[in-house]
Amino acid sequence: MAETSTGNKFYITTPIYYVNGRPHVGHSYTTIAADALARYHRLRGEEVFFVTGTDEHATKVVHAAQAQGLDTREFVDRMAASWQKTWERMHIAYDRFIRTTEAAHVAAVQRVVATLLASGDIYQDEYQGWYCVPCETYFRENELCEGTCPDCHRPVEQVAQPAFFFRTSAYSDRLLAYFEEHPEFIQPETRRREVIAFIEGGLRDACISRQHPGWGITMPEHPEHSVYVWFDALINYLTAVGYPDEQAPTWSWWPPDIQLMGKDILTRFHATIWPAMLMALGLPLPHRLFAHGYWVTDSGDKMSKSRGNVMDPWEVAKDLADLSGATTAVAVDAVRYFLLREVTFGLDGSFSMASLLGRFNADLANDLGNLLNRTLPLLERYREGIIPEPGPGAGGLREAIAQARERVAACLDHVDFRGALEAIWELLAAGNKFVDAREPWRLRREAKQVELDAVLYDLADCLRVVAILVGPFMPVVAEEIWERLGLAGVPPAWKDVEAGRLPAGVRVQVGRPLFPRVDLDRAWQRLEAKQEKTQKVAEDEPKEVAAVTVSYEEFQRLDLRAGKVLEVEKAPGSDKLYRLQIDLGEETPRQVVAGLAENFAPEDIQGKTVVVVANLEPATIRGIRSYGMILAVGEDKPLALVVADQEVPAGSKVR
RNA sequence: CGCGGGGUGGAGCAGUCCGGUAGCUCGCAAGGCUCAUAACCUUGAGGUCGCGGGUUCGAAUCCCGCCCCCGCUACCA
Repeated sequence: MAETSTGNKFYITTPIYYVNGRPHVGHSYTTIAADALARYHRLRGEEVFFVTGTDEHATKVVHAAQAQGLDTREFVDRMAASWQKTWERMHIAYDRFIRTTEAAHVAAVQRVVATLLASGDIYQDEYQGWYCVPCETYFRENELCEGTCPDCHRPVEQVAQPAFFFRTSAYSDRLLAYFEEHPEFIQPETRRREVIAFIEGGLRDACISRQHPGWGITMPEHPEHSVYVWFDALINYLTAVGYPDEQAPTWSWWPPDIQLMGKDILTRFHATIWPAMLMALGLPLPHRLFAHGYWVTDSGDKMSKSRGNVMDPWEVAKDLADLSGATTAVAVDAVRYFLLREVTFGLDGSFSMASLLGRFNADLANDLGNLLNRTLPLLERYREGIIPEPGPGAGGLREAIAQARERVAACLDHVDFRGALEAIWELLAAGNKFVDAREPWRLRREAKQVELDAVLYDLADCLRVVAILVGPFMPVVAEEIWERLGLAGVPPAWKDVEAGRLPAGVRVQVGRPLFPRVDLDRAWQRLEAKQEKTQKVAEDEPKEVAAVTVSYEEFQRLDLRAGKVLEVEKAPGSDKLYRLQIDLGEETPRQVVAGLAENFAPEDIQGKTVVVVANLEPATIRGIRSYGMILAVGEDKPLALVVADQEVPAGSKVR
């Protein structure tokens, strides 16, 4: 039987992920870390509630659905299912998958808003500033990027409209006092200091409504407004345990014992607005917020979609399985191991196939796999695969096992996955040393049967402990080792992390190596060949086409026209912007603002016949009205202008 | 004076808060063993801890100044 519950409960969350995106290393990292912690606490016999889910509101979701020709509802259903599929593949055992479009969540959000409206923590005012329609985000003047949305670089609108605000500013002092009293609340320590500095710099009240509802939760009593997605999203942690029904059996989980997230969403959201919201609601705060770091590529670049260098852990695992010959499930566990072992949780780390393969060979194949694969055949050959009685002299690894147990527990209590894994690997090293020191083959030759029994028993016993300890990180691997030791059907439990608890008489199975060593030279050849192939495919068909297609009708909605550039002048107060006057065959030239100044001299543009998006929504950029957009070529900087290669009348249609 | 992170043997990192012989993994070299996936075990080579100054009996660790790299803009955790 599993260890009796200590009566402790453990509520752990990840952020809910935005449905539009596809999962990559970052999301997986948070979720795998949460899963490992959840599994560890279950192993300790605690009642665990592990929640993850999807964030499904915002107008951008509607657009994404349209782009795929789907009903929004159908689109989010599909995307949520795809996230669930990913977690299944990555061996994530969550207890609750929450979606923000669930009726329960909508009700919870409306209850929060109504409560805070009544208490005055949410108030109506007028919002003045810049607004990016597609992003549904407000910006201050100094946040704009060349007068455009800093996120999507599309034009922003100046707006002054009624909106609802959450009185974050009123909570600055209480938040700071709380952080003071609860130094463990925000981790790691550097992040905590960052948050404190951020709050001491002054909090603004957060605008938590949007006027064009689209796809979102309606503000109670103000149906013309919807709740801003971030405010909506944070509440999921409450919804998941039954809020607002405080009689619900699940409500006893509240508050979370730990909430994991990437460092980018700690400061502004999870460590300020979120605790302030809870204070306003009069609810206990989570015990700990833990922000982890970013994964960068081995060349030091941050992984991002726009750079096209993101790693999908599932794809990585499949590659690893392919290169090594391990099963895909084992390869998934290896990726989990890598992510939690390679880098101290909380710091940034670099992800590369080279370091993954390095760890796979050095740690998994050579240390863990090898110990398993030298122990089992010894048992098979010398003892017909039956675990012998320990007998006198057994217990040679008792110390090492006890040490590993204490260190794993201590490290995981501090969310130090790396330290915990290092401790387990020290036990493995002790096991490998033990074989060399005790030389079972020599004992066999010299017919020292009792001593041989003791050594073989200790080795198998050590592996049994390793299987338990490694389970939170590599659940499939742990189960496989468990079964090979003949323990199928026996539930692993923390109390069995102790020397001498392996039952004698069970039958082991040798089996194929779990982690077949990767031949690095061959691996590189194959990876390079694969890369060339994908590059070729990418050249054959522009990559964006595969992702999102637009219908012909949608294309036709763009009014593209040829226009002759009459004037070019630097926009005052800007390094990057030109103000252009363009003849589109209309009564007066069009004024267009374009970010070309860093890469083109005025004379490069003057007199050219360029392509203009003539029906682009007008925008004011750095105080200058812009009535169109010029097409240019270039990933992030304009490298070349799109021009007509023949003389054409100004205003000619481009099609 | 924008903010933050970092500069430690060939590579990647720990140690820096609470000064006291510089540590880990990988790689490299030699040896051992033969149960094992050329894996495992032992030993070794390799560092004036970015630069300069200061405090101290003693500094990678504290103080001052300087240099260099990287984020903070990329709808991404």
